[in-house]
This record gives sequence, structure tokens and C-alpha cells, in this order.
Amino acid sequence: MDNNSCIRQQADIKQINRCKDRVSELNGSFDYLSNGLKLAGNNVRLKILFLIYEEKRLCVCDISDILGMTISAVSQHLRKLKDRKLIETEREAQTIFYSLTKEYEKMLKPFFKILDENKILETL
Amino acid sequence: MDNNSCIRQQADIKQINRCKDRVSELNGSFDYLSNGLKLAGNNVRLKILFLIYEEKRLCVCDISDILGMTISAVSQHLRKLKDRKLIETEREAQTIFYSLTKEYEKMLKPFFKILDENKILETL
DNA sequence: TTCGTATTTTAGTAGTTGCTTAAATAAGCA
DNA sequence: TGCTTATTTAAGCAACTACTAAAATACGAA
Repeated sequence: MDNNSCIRQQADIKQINRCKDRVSELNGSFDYLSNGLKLAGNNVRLKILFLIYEEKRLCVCDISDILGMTISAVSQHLRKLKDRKLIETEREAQTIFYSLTKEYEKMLKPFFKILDENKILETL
Repeated sequence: MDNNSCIRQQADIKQINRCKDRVSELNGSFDYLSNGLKLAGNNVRLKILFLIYEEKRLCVCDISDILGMTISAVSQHLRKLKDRKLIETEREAQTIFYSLTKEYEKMLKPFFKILDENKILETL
């Protein structure tokens, strides 16, 4: 795009440049974090994460039953969460159990606290 | 969908029902929270939120310049953030400045801390 | 009022996402 | 080995998203 269209006359050039540097410095981190937030930013996946958090571990079949969705649809969500290492698997005979990875359990806890206490509508 | 396809034989019916109740009880909160996370879960919007957080306030034009995007594209992101009250506006002559709402500033801080300290790749 | 600056809005479009259906894989058991 | 159970994967498609380009709105100054 062409930048010469609207730089406002009172623009603080120093500020703009500082910000540009900041963004390029942190660029990879933005990608990584936004990707993680996007995963949690889906209604179904957020419920899945919450259920796994509360119950410690669940299999696709349980989740499919709880959410009233096809196993296939749930499985595809689980794969996304697993690819990004928000959750991990543990096989027990034919059943594969999913649980939160330690890092994300810690990270998601505050959100689930808010959810659980139903404070969400006032807090946000 | 039809549920009778795969309820595994050793399924814990009590657990399933407890989870179903939990989900329907918190249903509105899941919608609200996932919607918010989705907004932050976009590369461009996360950068916008971060920049506004660091600089206190910025106008569309500044952000467009910093990110190398058209003003129109940035404006459309800002509208989404504003609709959901993550950010608010303050007019100064022809220029409209955007800043984080207090609630979200508090809520986003821990994420930006991680970003800033570049810990993100180890922490997440 | 007319012009310039700052910004938003609208319409159109290419790319992405989340689901469905059907086929494939994997483990346990007769 | 074949059969059942548990699960994943692949193909297809409808809905959604983020952008572009052009038009519209809003304020200030001459």
C-alpha cells in the first residue's frame, strides 16, 4: 500500500518509528500469541478446554456427547488444540484421553475462574 | 445429530450429566468470553491492542502507518474492538484517538507482559 | 459555502473455518 | 484371521473474515 495518503500533519514521527521498531521486534511473538488466543476464541473449543480443565481428562466420545456434536467435529477441534500443544493425549486401551498441558492449565485458569464465578458479564 | 453412535461402554454417565449441566449453566459466558478471545486472537488486532496499550492512545492514521496497512482496513478492526468495548474513542478536532478501556487494560496486561519480556516461546 | 483533512462505511471478493459424510486407522477380543 | 469399538482423516461445502477500492461522513478553516 502507499503510505503517503494520510500521515496526519501533527503525527509524532518519533512515536511512529518507536512503534514500528517494537512491532518488528516482537513480530514472531504476536503471531504465536494471536494464534493461541484464536484457538481459545472459538465457542466450542473454549468449552472443550473448560471441560477438560474441570474434569482433568476426557475422551472425544465424552465431549461429543456432552456438547451434542458429532465425534468427527470434536476430533477436528481436538487436533487443532493438540497441534498447538494446549492439550495432550494419553491412551488407555482403545480410548484416548485428552488433558490440558501444564503450561496452559496455568494460563487458562484465570479465565475459567471468571467463567465459573459467572462474573464475566460484569468484569469484561 | 444422533447420540447413539458412540457412547463408550465404560462412560461415566454421572460425569457426562454433570458436564452437560455445567455447560448449559455457563452457556452465555462461553459465548461472551470466546467472542472476546477471538477478537484478540487476530494478528493485526493483537498488535493494535498492544500498541494502544504501550502508547496510551493512537489514531487510525498512526496505526495504519505503523502496521503498513490501509486506513480502511485498520478502521474496520478498530470498529470491531470498539463494538465489543475493548477500546474507546476520544475526539480531538478532526483526529479520533483510541485507547484501551480500563477493564481490558487490566485483563490484557499479563499477555503483554509475556510478549514484552519475549518469554512467549518458552512460557506457552 | 467550498475545500482539505481525518475518518468511517459500503460493496465486492479471495481465503479461511467449522461442519457433514464417508472412508481409513488402530487396538482389543473371539 | 475377522469383528467390534474408539477414534482420526479426507473431501466437500456453506458461512464467515479480512482485505481492497470507492463512496460517504464529519469537522475545521478560508
